[in-house]
Amino acid sequence: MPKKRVTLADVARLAGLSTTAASMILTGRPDTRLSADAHAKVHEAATTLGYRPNVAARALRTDKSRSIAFISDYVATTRFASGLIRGALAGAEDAKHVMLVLETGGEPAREIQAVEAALDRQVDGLIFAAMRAREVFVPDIAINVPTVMLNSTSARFPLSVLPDEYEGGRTAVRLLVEAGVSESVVLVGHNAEEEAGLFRSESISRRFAGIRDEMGARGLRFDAELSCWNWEPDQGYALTKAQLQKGTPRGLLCLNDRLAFGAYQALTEAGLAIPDDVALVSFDNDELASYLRPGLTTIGLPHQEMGRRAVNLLFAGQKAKPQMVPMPTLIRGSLPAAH
Amino acid sequence: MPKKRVTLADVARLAGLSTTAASMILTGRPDTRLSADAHAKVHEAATTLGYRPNVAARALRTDKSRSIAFISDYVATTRFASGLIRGALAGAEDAKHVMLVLETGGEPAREIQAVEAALDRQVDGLIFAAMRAREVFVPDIAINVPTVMLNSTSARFPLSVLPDEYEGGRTAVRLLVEAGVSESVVLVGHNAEEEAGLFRSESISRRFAGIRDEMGARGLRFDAELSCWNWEPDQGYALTKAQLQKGTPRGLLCLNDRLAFGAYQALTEAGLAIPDDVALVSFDNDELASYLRPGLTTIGLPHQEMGRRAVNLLFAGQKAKPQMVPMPTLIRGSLPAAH
DNA sequence: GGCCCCTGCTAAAACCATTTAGCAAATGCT
DNA sequence: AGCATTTGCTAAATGGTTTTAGCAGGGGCC
Repeated sequence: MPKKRVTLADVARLAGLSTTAASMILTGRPDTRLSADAHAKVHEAATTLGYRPNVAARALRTDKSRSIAFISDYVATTRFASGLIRGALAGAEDAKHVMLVLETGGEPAREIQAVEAALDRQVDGLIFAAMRAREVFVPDIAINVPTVMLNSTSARFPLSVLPDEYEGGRTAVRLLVEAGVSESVVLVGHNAEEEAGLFRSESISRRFAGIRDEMGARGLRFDAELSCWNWEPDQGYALTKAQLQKGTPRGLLCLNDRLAFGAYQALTEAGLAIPDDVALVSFDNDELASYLRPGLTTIGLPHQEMGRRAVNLLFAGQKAKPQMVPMPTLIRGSLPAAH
Repeated sequence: MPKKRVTLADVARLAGLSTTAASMILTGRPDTRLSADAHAKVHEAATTLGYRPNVAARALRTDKSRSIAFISDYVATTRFASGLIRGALAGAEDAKHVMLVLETGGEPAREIQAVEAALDRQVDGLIFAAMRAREVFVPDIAINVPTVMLNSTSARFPLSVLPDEYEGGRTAVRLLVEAGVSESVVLVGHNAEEEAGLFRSESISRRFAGIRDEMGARGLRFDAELSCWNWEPDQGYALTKAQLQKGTPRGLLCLNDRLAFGAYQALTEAGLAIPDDVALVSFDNDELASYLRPGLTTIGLPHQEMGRRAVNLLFAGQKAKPQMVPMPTLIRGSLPAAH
């Protein structure tokens, strides 16, 4: 049963030529002087035998494996991960590469193992991805292949792909204002310490910066800025509920959809109507956002596009430049229609 | 800069032995007769040089690549995918293997390409995963490595890993009854045609079977069975809302958390309290379930455990058997506490 | 005819590890 | 002492591809 795989030598034999000829023809070398007849015979032999090159042998010779590695801290913890992976996978497939996925849990020891495992397999490129955009620890190992930081940054590898949070922040404010909501707006999730860059990611501080600048440019101020550590639904619920004691805001700018989700719960419980009593805008385009009633208007994280661009950068060579990927705007019912 | 990699020959030279000796010692062959001194010298040489075997060379010789392939229809479409991947990844890491992830979108052409790409790379095992448990099309290519069906089945490969939906179904009913909710219960999502096995997955029909059997065993009947095609929140909302016109049920058994989510919305809107007016149980342990207030009691899909077991099966050899993985019960506030 | 160049192809080395077959020296046995 | 066995190790083949170096033959040129 274990019929041996067809090798290049088999193809060459059937074509009546040398393996050299077969190799050159099948790999499509440009400047070879082999006859058209030879080309035809080799291709025919290859297809009739169903020849598939042995990647290991090729890798051994050329140091190229037609594969890349995707090394991330967590793949499952956040529902975003899969967007990054999916985009990267699509990019890899287009480039006829295969993708190794490795998870490190953010532990240095596992990071080292992951990088070594990848390098051992002669990968043609490395993608370091973080589930929350941040400076990532890259193990101090000799890395001799193109490397891209995805949703993360590193002093060592300047090539990164990040969401354009600054513009995203500005857009969120603009959406509110254009919907007629500019007075009595509350920011949910803001945390002064975090904004100082001490505790959360750089990209979140760019989100803040965009929001602040756009507010400033329009001469607006938030009625209140509610802080919390975890941007989870229960925090959104608690903060909103407490805020409602002091009066009903006209709008809520939530720093992510989970906070907004909690806010919805508090608002509904208080008998307030969305968007007529209170309007909301948020960030991330979490799956949740479309499930809510009315749907949550949100500035999405373009994870899939980011994943794809990361792979493209890997293969872009010299002309590769860091990328800021625009965040899409998802208009749903949580904002009143502009009149 | 491109310092050449350390090879086995380098190690052997430093140790003052042959590559044969070095190879045997480093691969830990059992019945070799090399001296303890030789062992020491080789190991020392290897660590001082930082030797790492070239996987391609090894694969070429041994046909083993210390890698497996995870081939799935969709990796990102459902938030469950990542659980399967994560579990498989952990299993692979434990076995010192690396995992290739390939996505096919369920398209036969891409399936073939994926399998060939994997086989070309001498993977030591194949996992076919489907995001919804179902019979999966496996391309008709010679596959000469261990293969496991994950959350899916195939006539060709009997080794599968599936959630134990039958027991899960029974448990859901039991939970309701034990919480004192046995009269006036409505089933949300049931679809007769699907139950006939025509349109949805086999594992869902086992879920139905478990529910039906447990109800029958206790002499109970549903007050109503509400059908819909898509188990999405808006369907849950619509079905529940319509049902409320006819009276308020004591309990809802929802076939997944998204339906339950929609049901929550309808119930809240109608001013009904959970769980005092209406109790709910559901399936999947979607991320949503913990965000709801009160939390949704649900029978979870053990995706991570399933992924891990699939990998283990790959390496289990002869004694590998198909697996039914128990579904965990997540008790939250949507059921009244048993008195 | 002698020389050079071009055309069309191939032999053989290289990549790096594993593994088979086997050699030389030491030991054991009678 | 003589022979067989064990011990401790190595030479060389092997896996499948790419690539360097070069060969044979034909034609052009003077």
